[in-house]
Amino acid sequence: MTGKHASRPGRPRSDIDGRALDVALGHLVAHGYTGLSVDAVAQEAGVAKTTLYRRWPTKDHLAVAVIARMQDAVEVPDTGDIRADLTDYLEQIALGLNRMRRAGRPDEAADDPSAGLVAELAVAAARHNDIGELLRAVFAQRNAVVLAVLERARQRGELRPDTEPEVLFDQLAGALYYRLLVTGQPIDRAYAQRLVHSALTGVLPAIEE
Amino acid sequence: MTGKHASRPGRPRSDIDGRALDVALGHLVAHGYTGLSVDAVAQEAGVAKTTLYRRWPTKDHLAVAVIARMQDAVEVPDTGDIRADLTDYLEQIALGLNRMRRAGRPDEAADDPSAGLVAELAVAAARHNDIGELLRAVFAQRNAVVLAVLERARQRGELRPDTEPEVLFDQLAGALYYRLLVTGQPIDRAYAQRLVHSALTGVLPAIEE
Amino acid sequence: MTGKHASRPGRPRSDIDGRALDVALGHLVAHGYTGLSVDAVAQEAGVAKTTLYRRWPTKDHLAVAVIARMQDAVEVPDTGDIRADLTDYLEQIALGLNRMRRAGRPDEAADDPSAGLVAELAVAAARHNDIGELLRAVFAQRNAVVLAVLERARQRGELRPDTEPEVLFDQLAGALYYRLLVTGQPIDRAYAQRLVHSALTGVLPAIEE
Amino acid sequence: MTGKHASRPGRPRSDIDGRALDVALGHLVAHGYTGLSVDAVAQEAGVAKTTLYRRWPTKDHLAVAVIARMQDAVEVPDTGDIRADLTDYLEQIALGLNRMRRAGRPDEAADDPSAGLVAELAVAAARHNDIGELLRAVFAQRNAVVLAVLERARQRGELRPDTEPEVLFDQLAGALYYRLLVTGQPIDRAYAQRLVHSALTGVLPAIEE
DNA sequence: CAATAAGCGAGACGGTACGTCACGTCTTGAT
DNA sequence: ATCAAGACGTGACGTACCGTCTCGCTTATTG
Repeated sequence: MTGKHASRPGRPRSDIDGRALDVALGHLVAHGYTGLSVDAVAQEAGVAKTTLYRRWPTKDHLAVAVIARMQDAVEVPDTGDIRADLTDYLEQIALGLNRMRRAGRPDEAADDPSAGLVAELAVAAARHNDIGELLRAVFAQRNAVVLAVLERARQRGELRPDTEPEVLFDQLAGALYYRLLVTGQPIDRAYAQRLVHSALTGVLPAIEE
Repeated sequence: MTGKHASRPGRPRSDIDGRALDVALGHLVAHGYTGLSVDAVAQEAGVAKTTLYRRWPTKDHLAVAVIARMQDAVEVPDTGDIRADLTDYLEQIALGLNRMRRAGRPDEAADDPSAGLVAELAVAAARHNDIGELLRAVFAQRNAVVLAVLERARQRGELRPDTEPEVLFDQLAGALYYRLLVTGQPIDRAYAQRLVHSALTGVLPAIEE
Repeated sequence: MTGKHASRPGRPRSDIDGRALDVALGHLVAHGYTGLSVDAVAQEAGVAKTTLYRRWPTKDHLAVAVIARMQDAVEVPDTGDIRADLTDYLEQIALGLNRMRRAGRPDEAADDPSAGLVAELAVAAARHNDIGELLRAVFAQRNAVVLAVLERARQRGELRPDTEPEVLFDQLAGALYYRLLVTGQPIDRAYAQRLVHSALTGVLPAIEE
Repeated sequence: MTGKHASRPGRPRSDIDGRALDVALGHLVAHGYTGLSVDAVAQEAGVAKTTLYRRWPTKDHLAVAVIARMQDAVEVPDTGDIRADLTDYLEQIALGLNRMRRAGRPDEAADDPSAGLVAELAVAAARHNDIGELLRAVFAQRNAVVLAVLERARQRGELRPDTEPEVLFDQLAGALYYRLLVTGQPIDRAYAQRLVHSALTGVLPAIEE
């Protein structure tokens, strides 16, 4: 019982994933989701299509894998200053989104404000239950950290006791996605600041009481 | 004032749009975006494929037309009670989104929380510039009314003078889309209320000043 | 009873044929038979498609009309020297065929030895009985003159009494078409001479008797 | 001498050609060239359209393949009696041509003297250079045998020394094609005999010298 | 001179087929 | 058991062109 897992019979899988995902990524950013063809990836990566399908049962799965790998760990700052922390965090997310926004757009449409890849991801999630579950799990995990930060801020009195961290975060993240997918307006640090300010402060007159 | 439009030469267009869009809508809700085939629509609507392509240069365009027609006029309440008005409005939007959420899901996935159609729309917008522009225009127009309502509320003192209506609205609408497309959580009246409350009131402790 | 035919009621046909045929001819020589589109001809000639179809019930009919008009009267020489006369006549035919051989070939295929138009004509004749009859009538009429010349030559002793003019002419004309359509070899005056020589003289040894 | 061909990698081609060509042949003779639809062939042969296009890049290519296969080996008799040999050979060719003459004609036009298929072949040759080359090669090869026979006849004195075999053969084969494609007259054994007689003997009076 | 009949331009429509693309499955032989 | 190679089925897409139709307008002949 030396090894971790009993070595199964037959030839072991070669280390192909890396090469394939690299090539796929290239196609994805160069020609967008539609322009990502499994045949092309196979040929360019010097890999048999069969092999690709053995690992990713679907083009969608492959694409998701590519993007998942692309998702570098976003650090959640927790300095005690909730306003600054949120702003920083949102800016990081915005950076990632903006990167995908530019993918697959022809040069002439370089300023195209839409965001194909993110939407394709949602589509893939809708097409395959497993992808949906996977993505939701990923997001849940990622968000859990932020929600914890918010919760701590609430407990130490930085946020009102009746604050619902989840709703608050929906407002913040949602605004980013809304701009990305629907209105197409820019999402940058300046916007993140305004957003955080509005969400934290609220918009009711101070003369409330 | 002889007439609004001089009758143009050539055979007038027959009233095909309605029938075609009806059929297309049926397919969309029954089998989802992928299951919408131009050939099938043509055949079922008793229309030549050529004719369809004469009006909608692409399957994407057809689908957008279907959904655009589906978008019944959402009324924007303006009673003077901004909290109630916003809640009502958001609920209406949520209703529309939920309707699309159920479209094209196989029965086994009836409870699938994802929302293919909306995402497909975003994808279509990313694929064809004209669709993107169209959609953004539609949304801009629809939102303009709400923004006006918010602006009035601000001017009559219901909202703080430094309120940015646009940001505020991003938070509200964005949250809905975020739940629909990303987290898959439900969007109903109860959520709309919590959302409006959080956004209006903010989350900072009242003892602030 | 003044005119040849009682003038019919309704607007008389305008003089469109010329323009239409001109345009069609242009397309035919420029892009070949397939490249001849009725829509294009209509538009370019500033004529309604309906009008075209009123005169030529089919694209085939139109094309035949074009080529028929192209067929300038070939004169049949009858000097008494049957060998020279035949050679001259064949050369004229060869000229016409060569002209059609070049039609619709892209430049790179300028030396393409095939002859689309002539074949298309035969195809059209096969598709529509009326075209077939028309073409055969035209050819019959044209050939009648040559056959008469041959017959006269036979009667005045220039050809053997048992000569069958029709068979003889088949050999001559047939050879040209065979080269044009099948082998693709050139047809020029030199060939016409060799051909006539062979057909007239025969190939059996003179020591025959 | 390990083997004629190293077994190439990949799934070997299934034996589809036969079935496809059979079906295509059926359509061709039943409904003519226009009535030959790739979709129909695919469906009837139980073959994917894609697969057909993988082998025959064009409907034209498919049709040519059908006819090429149909071209059963024509034997060239070489008994030493050039007159009889030629007659027999021409009759064989005539048989093949007559078979194609009947293809694709509606019953009412059963006696239609035209010959669509042959012409379509010529058209296909004009449309695609590769088909043209192929066909010319086929014909060249087939004719080479006859030309050799003629040459031998010349050398052994059955034909005059100055005989040009090629020109002679043009006259014979050409006459058949001419009748088939242009005049529409019958081509049978009787005609072959008259043809050969005329071509061999010539038509000049014997009193020539 | 009005009624009628046909010609015409413009363009929408139905229909049929073509050729293409990409996905995902399969069948080989070789490692 | 995996891999490379590549053929195959499937389904749809978008295109092209033909020939028919439906308008409104124009130009002739006829009563």
